[in-house]
Amino acid sequence: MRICLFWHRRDLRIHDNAGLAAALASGLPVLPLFIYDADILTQLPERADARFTFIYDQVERLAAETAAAGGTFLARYGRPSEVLAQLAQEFDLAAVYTNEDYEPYARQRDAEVEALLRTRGIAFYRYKDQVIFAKGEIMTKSGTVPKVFGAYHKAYQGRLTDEQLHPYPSAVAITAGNLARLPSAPAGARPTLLDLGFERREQYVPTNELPPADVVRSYHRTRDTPANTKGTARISVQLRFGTLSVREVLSQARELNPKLMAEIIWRDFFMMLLWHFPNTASEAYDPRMRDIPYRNNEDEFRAWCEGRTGYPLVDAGMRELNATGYLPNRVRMTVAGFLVKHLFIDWRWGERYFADKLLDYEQASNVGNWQWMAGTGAVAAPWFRVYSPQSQLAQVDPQQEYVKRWVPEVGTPAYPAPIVEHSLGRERAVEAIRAARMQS
DNA sequence: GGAGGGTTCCG
DNA sequence: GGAACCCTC
Repeated sequence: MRICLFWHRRDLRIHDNAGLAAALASGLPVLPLFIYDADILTQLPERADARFTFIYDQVERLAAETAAAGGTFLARYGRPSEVLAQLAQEFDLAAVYTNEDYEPYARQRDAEVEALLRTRGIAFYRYKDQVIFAKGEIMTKSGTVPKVFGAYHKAYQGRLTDEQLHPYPSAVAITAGNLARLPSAPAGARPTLLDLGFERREQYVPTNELPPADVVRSYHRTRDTPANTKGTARISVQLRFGTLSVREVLSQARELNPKLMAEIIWRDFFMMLLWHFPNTASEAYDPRMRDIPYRNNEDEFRAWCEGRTGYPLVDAGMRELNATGYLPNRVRMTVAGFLVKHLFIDWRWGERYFADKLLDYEQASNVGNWQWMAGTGAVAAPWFRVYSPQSQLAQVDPQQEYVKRWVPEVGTPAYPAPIVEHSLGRERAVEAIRAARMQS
């Protein structure tokens, strides 16, 4: 039987899924697929990995929904191009459908897959799904890549239509009529978490529903009060893995809160920048900032990682991150600014640490925001601007409710003295960056 | 080519 | 107000 594959990657949902809707409308029976990517999984340091547990659970949920509709969901382990080569032997494949991904690794992976499928005469169709505007769709009036958010944001709003936010045809629901059904074993068998070499670890389990309206309305207030754990939107993990679609999230934000809407537009903006400048995943966008003589002191880096800097808001944030895989907006800025300015450590060290720890880690947004904070990016805070961890604390946690939750020994002799004095750290970084910029 | 402006600031 | 530069039009 001639069939097509739909390959889920960071779109772990059935509803409002551009590529899946196209596959279902193709007229061929659709076999949905997830590949546990060996290239990625072998790099994970821990067997008990909360992010992987989340992904695994979502894949199993998709499999259950597919089975309930009368079809089979395929899950395989391996290098994607090798898994697809194998599937091309097992099945009579007309096409592989998927949604486009803009990260450097994903682009290379997909180019490899495309080349492989071409040699076998199998079509490879990629759809825009994880953003509203991709790649070169929004440019400046002179045709250059936008590097100022305000201008991008304005053009984006001007281009946004209701149609773009409509879900992909829910009329093409999955049914036994458009799905492929396999005998349950061996082809249809899925690896378990243990088969894949992992143990369960649940840190934070998000719902797959949009947040309540009142929560969205107060987004811009709750994001500045890290002590609040209830009543925050918490949609970052869902956007990262596509258990919610960006269209439904943006539709809701457009109606209820322009500040949240702007954050979703930042996400498109950073994915657009990473697509145009893939090198910025691993080096400063600004060439003058590539040879900054960072201090890169490993003991201080470890103190930052473990929340032992002597700055309560920094330490509370890092301890929350280590314990839960989450960090509130405002505290992300504080810990990041402290690493790149006060400790004067290469932003890539911090970016790497966030990649290991954040459940909602998303490369484009993280690289973009770290470079913004370090003053190295296409879009960057003024390089001489240094956030003060004390005044941030006074602004966002004046009663020290958040700080005491994560750093109970704060204010006692057990709590360490500041690892670096604020004005010393500030001047040290500003002077070093100034010197480096003057030379080039 | 000049003017205006720039995610969330600090002291 | 400072310190200060590049993007955009």
